[in-house]
Amino acid sequence: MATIKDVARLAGVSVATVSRVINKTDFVNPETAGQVLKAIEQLQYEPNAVARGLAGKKMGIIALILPDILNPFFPALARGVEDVAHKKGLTVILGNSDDLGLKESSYIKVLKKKYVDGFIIASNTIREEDVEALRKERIPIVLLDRGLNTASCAVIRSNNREGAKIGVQHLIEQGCQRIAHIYGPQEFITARERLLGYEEIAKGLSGYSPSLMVSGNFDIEGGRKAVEQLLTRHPDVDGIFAGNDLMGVGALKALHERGIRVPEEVKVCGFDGIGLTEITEPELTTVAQPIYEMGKLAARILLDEIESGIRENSIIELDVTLIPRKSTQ
Amino acid sequence: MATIKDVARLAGVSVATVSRVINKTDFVNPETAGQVLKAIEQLQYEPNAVARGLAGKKMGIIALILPDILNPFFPALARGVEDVAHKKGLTVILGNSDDLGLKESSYIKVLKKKYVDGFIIASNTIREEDVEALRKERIPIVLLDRGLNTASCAVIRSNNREGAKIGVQHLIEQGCQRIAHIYGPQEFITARERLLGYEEIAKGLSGYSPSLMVSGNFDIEGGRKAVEQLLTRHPDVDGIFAGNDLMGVGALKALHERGIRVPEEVKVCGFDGIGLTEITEPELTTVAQPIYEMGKLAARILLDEIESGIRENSIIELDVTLIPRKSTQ
DNA sequence: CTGAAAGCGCTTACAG
DNA sequence: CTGAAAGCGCTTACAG
Repeated sequence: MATIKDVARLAGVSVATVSRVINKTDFVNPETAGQVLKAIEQLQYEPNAVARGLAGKKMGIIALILPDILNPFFPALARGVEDVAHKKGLTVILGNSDDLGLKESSYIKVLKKKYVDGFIIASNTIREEDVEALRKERIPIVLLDRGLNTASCAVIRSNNREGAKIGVQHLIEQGCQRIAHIYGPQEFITARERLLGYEEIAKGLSGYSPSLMVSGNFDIEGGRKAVEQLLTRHPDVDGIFAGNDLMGVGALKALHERGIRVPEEVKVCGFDGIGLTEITEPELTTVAQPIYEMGKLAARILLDEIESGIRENSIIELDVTLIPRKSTQ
Repeated sequence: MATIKDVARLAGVSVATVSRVINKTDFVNPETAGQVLKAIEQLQYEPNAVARGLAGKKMGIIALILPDILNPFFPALARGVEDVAHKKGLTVILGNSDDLGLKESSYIKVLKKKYVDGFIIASNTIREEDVEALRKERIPIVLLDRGLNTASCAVIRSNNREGAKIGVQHLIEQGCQRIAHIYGPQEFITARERLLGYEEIAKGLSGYSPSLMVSGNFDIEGGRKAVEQLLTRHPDVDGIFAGNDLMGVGALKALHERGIRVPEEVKVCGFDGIGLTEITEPELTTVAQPIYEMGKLAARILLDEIESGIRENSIIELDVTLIPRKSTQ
């Protein structure tokens, strides 16, 4: 492969000049520039990204750390990030943290050494200290779903509480009176917010009882178990608002197994809007987050910060959308 | 951040010596080594991966290029790759090619400039020329699903033809006589092989007809449309072998819409073994590939080649497993 | 067993 | 408008 030296030699200029025309970082006499361009063309020269990275401390890489790409919520997010990164000529490194603070920290450490341009972290367990450290080193970072009190970096999330209210409200409109909620792990801010939204609306219902709230661990199996538990406590439940789609799917399964018809006897609404909701029988009504868009937005904000060097501290809360389907009507 | 110079100074040795103890690349007097280690500890020194990359032409990065992480087949593959890479201290860059040869080539070009250690390419459209070029530059590469005649690099794939035979055989054992096949795009070797496997078995059936084979484009919508087409041609079909799970799901949907009961009237079997198959109603019987394992294996072989420098040309064909579920029994 | 020095391929003040 | 040179932070022959 040709190097910048080869180009310089062929064009009869210094490497500095070649660098200037490549990066458009300084004015170069148009004629000289022409020579250089011709030499580049002729040698099929492509700048070496690693040498560039070493000199400039940026490798043109975005680090995307998320809990688990196997969780069907994340592929769309990753795709969103990758699409905008790719358009800008950047590349993305993917790390699965399994929501383990330790693993996250270890990724951050490794990736800083690789001079990634910035981090996008979709995590419920990211440590404040890690974020602070990144900030201090002026490495751009945007967080997904996190960053409550600490507005020390850009945060993107959906309006989870509002979404929960919309979901519960929808169940009420469909005629439900005894509406249960399957909630996710309460150490996750998203799960907490959705539970709060549920409570806010459900509390006003005549059939309300705190024991209508059951924990479900954000996965299919958890949703299934939650429903079993729920049915022994409240056989008369007629609506279930699941804290995410996976638990909604689990709920559907449990109800089906017991021969309880959805939506006739019990209506079910999920949260997230992942693809799975379209293949259950009946299809699952859900409060959809704009997942792909969130990924794109995160990448855009990060790229802005990388380019401008201007710190971004805003918290952006995206709107969710109710997608009514067979499971509630 | 401390550099190798700082360590050298503090330990009272040259940078070469520090480099030697870090990389265990040469014998170093144990006492000297001790000093160095102490200095490293004291300064919390971590070698700069980019400088290392520039000097050694390897960034400790695996490039994983796949069609689309949104396709539920690929997250497990990616996770497998990432898990073994992470264990070895490597990091993985993810690229979505959308099965576009052009996009693949562009990724390869960009990533070569970033000195990735090797490529894992899960693609149906990868160009021979790209593979050859990589081989010539001695950049390790392992392919998934591809590499028929050209055994010029390691290839990992499932035994697709055998799998198809197993699936069809299963349908026969469950009492099906008129078994249809929904096939994927025939430019994909996997789709071709599965079709061949189907034919091999189905041809022997008394109710066999070539018009029982319908094209389905490897997605849900394609599967659905294929079934509609199929039912007008062959209302008496009693078994459907779908070329992948997504089309199997589509088939289930189409049958459900028409009020045709599965498995009573028609039995359906998919291929791949993705998670979706467990949430349909009824759950979908499928011929499962060991997807996660394929990812791990691909990464292991690639890492071996990276470490040893020894070219790997073997074609590894993994066994598939029938997972019988409600949709066929 | 260890050091001095060149090299990896760029970028970027500093001069002119 | 352009060049010489230092610097980014390592690795690796080459000597000794």
